[in-house]
Amino acid sequence: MKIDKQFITEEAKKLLANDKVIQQAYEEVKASICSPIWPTDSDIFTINNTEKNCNGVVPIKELCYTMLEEDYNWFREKPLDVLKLEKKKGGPIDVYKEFTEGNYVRRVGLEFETGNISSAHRSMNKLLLGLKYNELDLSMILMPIKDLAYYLTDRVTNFEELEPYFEITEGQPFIFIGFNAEAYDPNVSLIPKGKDGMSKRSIKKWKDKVENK
Amino acid sequence: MKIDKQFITEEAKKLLANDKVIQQAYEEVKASICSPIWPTDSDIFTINNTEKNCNGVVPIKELCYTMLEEDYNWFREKPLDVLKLEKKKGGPIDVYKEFTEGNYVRRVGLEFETGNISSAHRSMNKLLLGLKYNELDLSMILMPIKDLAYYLTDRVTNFEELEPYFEITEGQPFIFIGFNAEAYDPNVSLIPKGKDGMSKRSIKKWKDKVENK
DNA sequence: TATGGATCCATA
DNA sequence: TATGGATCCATA
Repeated sequence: MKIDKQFITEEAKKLLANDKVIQQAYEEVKASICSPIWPTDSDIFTINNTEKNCNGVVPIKELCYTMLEEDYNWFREKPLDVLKLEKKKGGPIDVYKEFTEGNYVRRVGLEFETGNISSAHRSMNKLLLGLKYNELDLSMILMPIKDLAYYLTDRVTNFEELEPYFEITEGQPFIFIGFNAEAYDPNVSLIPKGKDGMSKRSIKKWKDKVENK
Repeated sequence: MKIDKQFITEEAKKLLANDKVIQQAYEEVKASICSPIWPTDSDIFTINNTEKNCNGVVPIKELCYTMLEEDYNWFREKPLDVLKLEKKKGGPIDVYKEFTEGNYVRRVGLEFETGNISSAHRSMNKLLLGLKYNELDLSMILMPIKDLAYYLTDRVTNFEELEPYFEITEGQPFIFIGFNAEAYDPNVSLIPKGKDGMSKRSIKKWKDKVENK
């Protein structure tokens, strides 16, 4: 996979310019989002472009999550205190990592969005809550660009469709990344939809990390 | 239908206290959201509570829209300039009315939310854009409360699930209204799902109003 | 093609 | 039961 579009808020730009720990987080995410390949024995990600909406989405994220968890020690499903403890309502953040250098801690929240475009609004709003309540220092959303989304499940999140709403995050450190396949080819296998695409790999959850302390 | 829960931001409270035109808008919306009945020959809204998620949602909104359009002259599908003209991307607001008293104009945007809960986040974000760009003076979202949503299509918007995110609208005039059925009864007819529930009534669109000028 | 929506799934 | 998601529909 490759990165094709990006939007970085002013606050995130300042962080990237001045904070080595945040730079590292950004590099880890960029390396991870570029890691998915298709088909599984290829070096690049090639999407079947036989017809509109012909591919499922679930397996796309797999290698990105694996690299974040296995190579870089990010955790999945991190609850926010504001939702879990204070409001007692609402689910966790998709991916999360605390970067520490001595006493210095930077906390980064990430959502890999391949759900319905409306779901990306919830992700954005949740990450905004995390920033507002000072539980996150940087938020990121990963999503396909429109060209790629055309061949995925109908109405999945795509960079261009969320773009008009990026400014809702104004004043906060936020990075939006749009990724694309390296190639389009009607002869590669289709990415399965529905149950067929569900992976069995167990994920590295924040909950388990905390409970094992 | 009846109103069961409400959240009104401080800015909206000030408007309601001081602005007769905004008061009128609020009264019109309250009357309209209370107008849906079920079954169609009843005086009240009774929901079939045979089992979880047994009813569809489409017909629920019908009478509310009708009253807003026919009795109170609201319009459907009002585009925002910021989306349509400036960003050239993104759809219209569900319901809209301009209240004028001489030179005084107040513009109210409304979303009747029975889509997936994630869709309510998009509605909220869109209304926020309208307020931020000074194209709206008040925004409102209507949605079922959790008790009612339990018997509607799985994962429809419900007041309680959006509630943790209400504060995203902080500093803006916003009203959230949660409605409930007057009665629950396993013997009333089920609200149909899917195509069966689609009404053929043509709606009063903002576009048509503007083009007929 | 673009966009809001409606519906049901998977998992904890 | 609660929650994020995946999928397909309807309409312009």
